[in-house]
Amino acid sequence: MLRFKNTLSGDLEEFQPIEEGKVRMYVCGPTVWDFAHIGNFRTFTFGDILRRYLVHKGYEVTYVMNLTDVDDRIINEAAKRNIPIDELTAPYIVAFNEDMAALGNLPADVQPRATEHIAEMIDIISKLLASGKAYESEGSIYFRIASFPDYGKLSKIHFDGNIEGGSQRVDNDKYEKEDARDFALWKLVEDDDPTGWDAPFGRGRPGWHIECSAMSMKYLGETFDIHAGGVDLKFPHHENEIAQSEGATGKPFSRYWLHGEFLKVDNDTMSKSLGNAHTLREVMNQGFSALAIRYMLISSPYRKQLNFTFKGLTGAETTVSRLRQFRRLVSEENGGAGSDPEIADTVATALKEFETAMDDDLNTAQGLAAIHNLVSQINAAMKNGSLFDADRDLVLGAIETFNSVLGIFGEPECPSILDEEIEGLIAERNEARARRDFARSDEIRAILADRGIALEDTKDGVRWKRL
RNA sequence: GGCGGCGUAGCCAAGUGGUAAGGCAGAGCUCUGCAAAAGCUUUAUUCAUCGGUUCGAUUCCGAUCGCCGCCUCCA
Repeated sequence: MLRFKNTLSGDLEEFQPIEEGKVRMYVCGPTVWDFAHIGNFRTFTFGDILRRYLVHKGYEVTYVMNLTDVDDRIINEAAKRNIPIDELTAPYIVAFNEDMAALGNLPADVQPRATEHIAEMIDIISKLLASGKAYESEGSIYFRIASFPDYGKLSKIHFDGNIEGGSQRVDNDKYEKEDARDFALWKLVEDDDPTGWDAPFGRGRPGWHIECSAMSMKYLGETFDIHAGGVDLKFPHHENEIAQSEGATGKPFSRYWLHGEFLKVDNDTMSKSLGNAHTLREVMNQGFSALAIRYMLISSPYRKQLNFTFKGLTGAETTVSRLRQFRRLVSEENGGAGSDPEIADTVATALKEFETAMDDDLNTAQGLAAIHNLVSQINAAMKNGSLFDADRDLVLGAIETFNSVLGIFGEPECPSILDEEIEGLIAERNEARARRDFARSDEIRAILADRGIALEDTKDGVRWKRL
């Protein structure tokens, strides 16, 4: 029984899709301007794992992740360079998708872009205007929060009519609003401004929040199952999405809201000014594998802040390679016919523990512990003798299950065939060892190491692996 | 100022009203020509501090200290 901590209710709730067997989910994607940093990817990776787990549970999932490309910075920069927005954002979209693929995140079913959904945004704004839930002021259009009594239900921010009571709350808006809480749906630009879009209510640019309402409802329906994103989006972005969407349709927007926590770096704030907001690319350029980064990002549940350290990442690298080695060792087992009920039991227990952990609001930390326990027990079993074929297949099946959800074993290694020269060197080394010529033996091992082939002498002969 | 979260071994990190998962690093051992790999064993009488509730708290309550986030563009 899958349960989520639903931000909306604040409770751990059993997941019930609107439509039997189907899940429609939306994850707030990146602003395609500059490279996303590693903290961004934690949210996206958990979005991917949520989707994979739902598929594992047998749901048919529609997964939408938007690309924000109408941000003011983007529009202004494109105008400054006098190039179309698409030309400015294209390299970043490519980079983002490359990063996601490198991390093992499966592509979204739909990856809509804000610039391609201006008409849908205009449509929602028109509805809100027609029903009096939005109003025009000095040419711009604002959402009338007074028309939406539930405002604040997601972020639990309660406005008591004194929004400016806080020391930091400053109304920077240069336009006239009826209420400080009201937010822009459409921002007026001059009639001849090339950076705007024409709308029945005047030429302008969409407000920040309207794009997600337009795109999510277009692809998933007016009410859908899951809406996820980083915690920073909870307020005001998601709060405003709810207000404008439910205001326009009169129907509930998303059933479940999941918010991914941020990263800390060395227990400090991650920020550009501190220089520790590493992009995925930077970290990978330091020689860390995407798989290890993925492992590290999910080593703590999504709802908890994770302290990112390079020391920890180095450890993740070791862990991930041990997992890969484990899969390889198991797949090479050849125990023949028969079965050991204890192995079957061990595997069943691990699968059950994994499922229980993931059912508990995607507790990946505990899910990983279940995997490690299986690894230890099967390693011990292999040490004491080989696995029967049937048992080996059970273990491989479990690995496949874990990997289909978490993706931390990576792609299976190709059963690559060594070229003859390498085979020859290994044979020569075996001969050298047989006559106890260890100088030559070590020399050959060094030669192969240079070529990225590591040799391991085992009781059953020489085993090699690529470094 | 308002709201929320966190503080668990050298590091990362789960978790629970009944006596601390898992990973990394470290140590010893097995194996080995040496390595590597793998395995076994080992590493928190203790969960920020101080009070309270309780038969019993790391787990609940209160206070204190420290850290992080949101309230403003931001995943």
